Amino acid sequence: MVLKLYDTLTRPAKPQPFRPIDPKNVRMYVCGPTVYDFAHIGNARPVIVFDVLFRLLRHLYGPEHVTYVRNITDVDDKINARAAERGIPIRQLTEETYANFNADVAALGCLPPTVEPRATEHIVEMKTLIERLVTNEFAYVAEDHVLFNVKKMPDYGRLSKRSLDEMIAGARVEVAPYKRDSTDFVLWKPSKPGEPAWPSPAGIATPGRPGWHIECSAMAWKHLGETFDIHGGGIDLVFPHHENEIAQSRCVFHTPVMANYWMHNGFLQVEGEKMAKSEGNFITTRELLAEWPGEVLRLNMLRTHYRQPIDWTEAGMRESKRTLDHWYELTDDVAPGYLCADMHDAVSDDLNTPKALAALHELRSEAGKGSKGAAAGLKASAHLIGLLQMTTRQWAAWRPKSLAIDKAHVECLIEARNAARKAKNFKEADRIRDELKAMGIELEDKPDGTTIWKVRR
RNA sequence: GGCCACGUGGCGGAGUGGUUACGCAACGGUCUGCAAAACCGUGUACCCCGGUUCAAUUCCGGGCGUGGCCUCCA
Repeated sequence: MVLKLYDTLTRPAKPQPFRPIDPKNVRMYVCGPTVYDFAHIGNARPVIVFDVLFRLLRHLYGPEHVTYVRNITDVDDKINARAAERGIPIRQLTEETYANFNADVAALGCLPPTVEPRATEHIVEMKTLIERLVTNEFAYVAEDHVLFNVKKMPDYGRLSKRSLDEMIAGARVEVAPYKRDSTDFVLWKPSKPGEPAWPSPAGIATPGRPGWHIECSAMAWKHLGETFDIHGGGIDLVFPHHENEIAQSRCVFHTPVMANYWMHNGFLQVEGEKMAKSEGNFITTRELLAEWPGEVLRLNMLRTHYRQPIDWTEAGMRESKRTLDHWYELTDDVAPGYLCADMHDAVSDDLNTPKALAALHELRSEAGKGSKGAAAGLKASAHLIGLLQMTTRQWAAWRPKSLAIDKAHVECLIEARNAARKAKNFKEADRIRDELKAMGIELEDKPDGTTIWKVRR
């Protein structure tokens, strides 16, 4: 089956066949993190989803024929505020946060993007775009700001399906006095002393810094060109961020589109509630990674189609863990075999990972009945979406950080129990089993006489 | 207030104008000193109200519910 993708811009009834501009260089841009704090589990969703797409594109077009750009936003008012709050230099905050982000996404089994550009290293490109927008009268200077004049773009609002009239009517925010129209957005703004600042474009004397949207237009242009294939991100970015990116890029380059496929992942809730610091259910990826292997998070994310809303629950994590336990057990010492066609077709159908997982369950079932080919297929097929990347031994050895288990003590108890079993003192053997169970440890007596243990969740 | 999504069995979650999704849990069985794991087998569904149709969970309209955006939040 050919790859089909759903495009937010055209909103087709069904996902449409993907046709790259250049099959020798398939180009994808995904909005990356603003580096001011640990990534939460909602931030992890697009990272995982688009990693699956990246892997699939590499599979279809060849690893050297796919360029995946995921930016790092390291200039932003939230960053300034947080650095001030913590009393550390901005650069220290962004470097530290970036390092944490990198460690987290690696633990989630995500491949590094081809390019990870930083906003602060693309100020020149941003200024070039801004100058051109001013020259072409899509943007204007007012009180040391450069603003994009939305009225100059007739089809502004197409991505988010909003008309200018609606936006003006529904506006709830006080309009800055220097804006010509309430919907105009900032390309460049003046910096106060102490804020990050660069020499301003468009003849503005006061040093300033870029607005939020222009960085993505600049970095996409620099690394992917004027138009490219896929642009992705969370659904909350549709408006205003992506709408404004489109406006900037298309008006600068006079192109009918910025990207041919706009892909947006759905939102995430936690235990049926929206995730918010005020709700007290704000979960960072880092916290979860202390309690679960990264692949459990990854599988848990992929059990729901990327465009659907997802409810993140502890119960779901347990189920995902259990599934992987089983898969790992069946693929011990198995070399990857053939990619299952159902798997390939499901992932190719707008990343239908839940359906793909059903294909893996099918292989699991066959492998459980003793089929070596199915076990090899299970491994190869799981690899396509970045699962089963550890050895079974590594998987079995994984322990949550919070679990302070005295391994030697456990082994000692198991030995005592086996001695009791040998002496047919089953009462004592069961007492030890219960003792370990109370510690959260479950025993499994293997047919060959050995006993293994695992942590119950 | 405006715009946009989503609502499937106990739970998670695909899909479809008429035919078993799948997984977890549950229950029964095999195995086991007892368990666990594994394997075999079994059950329950499409938010509400209209409409279109021979036929709707699937299409259309309305309602209710949940969520997102309209405030530089994935």
